[in-house]
Amino acid sequence: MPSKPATPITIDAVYAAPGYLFRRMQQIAVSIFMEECKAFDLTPVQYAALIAIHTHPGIDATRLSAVIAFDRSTLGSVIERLQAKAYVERKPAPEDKRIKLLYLTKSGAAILREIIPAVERAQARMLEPLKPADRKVLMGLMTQLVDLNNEASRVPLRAEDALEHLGKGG
Amino acid sequence: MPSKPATPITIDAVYAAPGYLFRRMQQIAVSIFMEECKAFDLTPVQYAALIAIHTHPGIDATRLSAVIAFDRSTLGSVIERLQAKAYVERKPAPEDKRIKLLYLTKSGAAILREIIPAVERAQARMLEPLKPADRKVLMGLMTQLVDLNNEASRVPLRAEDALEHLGKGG
DNA sequence: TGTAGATTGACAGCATACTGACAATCTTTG
DNA sequence: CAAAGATTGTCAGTATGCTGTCAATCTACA
Repeated sequence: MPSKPATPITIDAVYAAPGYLFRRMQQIAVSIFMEECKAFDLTPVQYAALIAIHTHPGIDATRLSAVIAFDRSTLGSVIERLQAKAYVERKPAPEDKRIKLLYLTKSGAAILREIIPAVERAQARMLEPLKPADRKVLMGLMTQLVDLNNEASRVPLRAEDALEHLGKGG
Repeated sequence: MPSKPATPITIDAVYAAPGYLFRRMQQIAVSIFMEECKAFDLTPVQYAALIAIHTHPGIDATRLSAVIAFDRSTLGSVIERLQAKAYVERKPAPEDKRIKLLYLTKSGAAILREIIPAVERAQARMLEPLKPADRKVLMGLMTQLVDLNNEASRVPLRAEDALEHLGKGG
């Protein structure tokens, strides 16, 4: 009497696997975001970076990567592109020659204000096929799961506590 | 009396957004997969491709991309890497000179058998932090959502019906 | 003080993902 | 049969994401 039936090597097993569903949903989410925001030429990641810099002006790249759970290596090129679009400025930190501080430019702050409605539409569209009650349940479980699995990724989210030494914490 | 409060431009709004949660969870899922399967040097995507080829021997690249909802452009390099590892063979189709048919090699079939337990462990670990009942609810909602949003991505999933003309369908 | 260790940003290299284009080839239709 | 149109695989280009390395710099400790 086998306690676990052997998984058949079938594509249907893949369709039901959590990893597959998460990958697929991410794909769909990015696609919807890009569609709603195509007038702004901003990717989801660039948007998150702008928001984070807006929330924490003068943050450095390493801390930014912790705040949006984003790989430090990749973040360099993301910032470069935001800089090329003149949405972000980098200033050397006076007390630490290694660090470059990040600030939104005026057009960076402006595009952030303008893109918000499109982002809202995108976020709403992702969940639209579900009944309102189910949307809440799904978001609740996803929030839990992401939080409880935080340490499993290379770049765990370190939201506020990563910024304490900046002296901005409320 | 405003019907919708304006969303504040804050990083906390990002943390609660579906798009962010899906991206984050995907990151975590890949990380867990790679950790459990590091002995096998296979990525999640390469694994899915192997399974699909196993299920549909003699499939071509375009149909494969439909079966795993995977971009056709990207798939080329994925297959190349699987070929380099000698897990996959490509044979020209006799009746259509454009098409190259895909088959698993013996070592491809072998690694598939061997990696299954590691993949199962990975899939289980992704949901482990949740209570068993919640896991079912989450998977149910994700399955629904991915299915109902199928057309929203560039490469909608076309599982079996994409393969009818191959004469393998049940 | 001096140096070992940590941090920061940059880079090289690999692997998804997407857009758009292209030649070769097949199919449809006049 | 010939031309128009569709399909297939491939490529160039851009943008995440990851591992690992490195020099410059800062910190902590002997």
